[in-house]
Amino acid sequence: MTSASDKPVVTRFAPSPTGFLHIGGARTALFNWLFARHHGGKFLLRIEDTDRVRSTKEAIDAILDGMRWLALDWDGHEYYQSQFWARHAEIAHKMLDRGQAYRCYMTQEELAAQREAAQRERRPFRIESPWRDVTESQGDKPFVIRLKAPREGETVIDDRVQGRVTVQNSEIDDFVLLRSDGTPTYMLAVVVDDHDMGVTHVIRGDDHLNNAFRQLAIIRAMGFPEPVYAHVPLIHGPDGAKLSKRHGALGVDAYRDELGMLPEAVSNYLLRLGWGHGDAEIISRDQAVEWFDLDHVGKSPSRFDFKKLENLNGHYIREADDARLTALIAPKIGLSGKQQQMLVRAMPELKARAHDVNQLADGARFLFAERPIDVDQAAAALLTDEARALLGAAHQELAALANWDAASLEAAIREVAESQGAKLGKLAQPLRAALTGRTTSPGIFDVLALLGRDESLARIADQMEPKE
RNA sequence: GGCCCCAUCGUCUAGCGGUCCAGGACGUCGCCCUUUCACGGCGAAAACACGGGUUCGAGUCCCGUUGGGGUCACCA
Repeated sequence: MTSASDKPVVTRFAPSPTGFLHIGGARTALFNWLFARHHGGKFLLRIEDTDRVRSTKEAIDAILDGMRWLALDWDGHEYYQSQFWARHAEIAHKMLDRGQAYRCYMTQEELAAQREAAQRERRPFRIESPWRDVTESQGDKPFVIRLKAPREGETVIDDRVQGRVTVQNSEIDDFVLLRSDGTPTYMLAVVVDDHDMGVTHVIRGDDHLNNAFRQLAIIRAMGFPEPVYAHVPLIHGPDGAKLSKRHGALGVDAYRDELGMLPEAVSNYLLRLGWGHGDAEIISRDQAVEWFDLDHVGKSPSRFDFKKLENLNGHYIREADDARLTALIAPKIGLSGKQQQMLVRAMPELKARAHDVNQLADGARFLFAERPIDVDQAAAALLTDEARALLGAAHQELAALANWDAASLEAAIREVAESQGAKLGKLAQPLRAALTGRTTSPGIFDVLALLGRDESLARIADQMEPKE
């Protein structure tokens, strides 16, 4: 057998740098990474910058940045496909010499004419080059090198995810290996690079399944060892259509910067999208490495569910270290070092209420608001004359309080409420409005403790007189 | 349209012929906890697309129908 499955595992992620690292690519990278780590193999990164026009430095940086954020470390340096053009051309010419490829001198016009004819006669278009069996060079005329694809028989791929897939060889056309400018096409470059890099397992999007048959034709022509293929179903939007910009097909940087997601949440979500392990939902990276396999990757596309991601993110925020979360939101609301210390102390109360980092920042704002603080409409409605009277009583009691800690504060506030013949809520809600400017916040005693005596008393006093 | 693939609650999934009147999670709806909002706890509604086979027995195997997706470049 030429099967590569008994050799040390080598996987790769091969994005084309024409944009950010999108969420589907991130999952492909994750699966490759997980598979390699699970088997103690190598995970390589190759930038497919064959398309010089569309490839940009910014896109490359965005991809590397995204992978680092998701903690998908690759082994060795990253490879750049454009560096291997000479090698690609060498292989193309080798195939030419062996009669497995040919120089095709067809013009764009001739090609278009064939395509139109096929359309007119309502039959599938497949290139029919008159040069397929011509071996002599035609001098200076521009040409491309095409694969002389087999026309008889069939090709079978034992895909680790999709199962046994068979295609008639007559379906495979004489696609271009080397362009007229001497650069390789994707189809050639992938095969040569994967071979040269020793890739044993090709794990990628299902949209490449059809390509696998074309690539296999090159591999067999060259006598390269055949990699194990695993074509993972694509991620669809909530409406079932291919994930697009208006869905969640944002770059992972947007999940971090705009949506306020934690990398472990994104990673966990992506892992569970298309793969499962019994009832497990919350899966650590270590656990994932131990459990991950290709056998449990589903065969059908899955829809992106933002609600579930958000829920997972809330879970990981609650688990996250307070100092780390503080560092994450401090720049968003511009905090001094001292304020950050306060934020760290408030974090346990704050993080239980947030599903993303933006909500976390938003929930923290009241702590650092300048007096007199803004009171939103719903909170202002709470500050009735009756409520102000209660606030006055509370202010008096609190001003005389010896110890400013949550327990003492609770006892004091309860006492005030009782002496005024009011339920706790009657006092707590106006107090919340005065202290935070909102109707929802962390526990009121914690808020008092966090804000401190002076600030708390001042904020209460600010609301004791009616506003005009 | 040709070729290829797919099909369990709204969504992600468990299930690899009998232990499934189908389990978990998100979401939804109730209840509890409670000063608010969350968190947490408890509970409910909710699925094997349809039709044929195979088998003592099918969500699990086969075929078809329907539906969905992918792909058909000198792009990757």
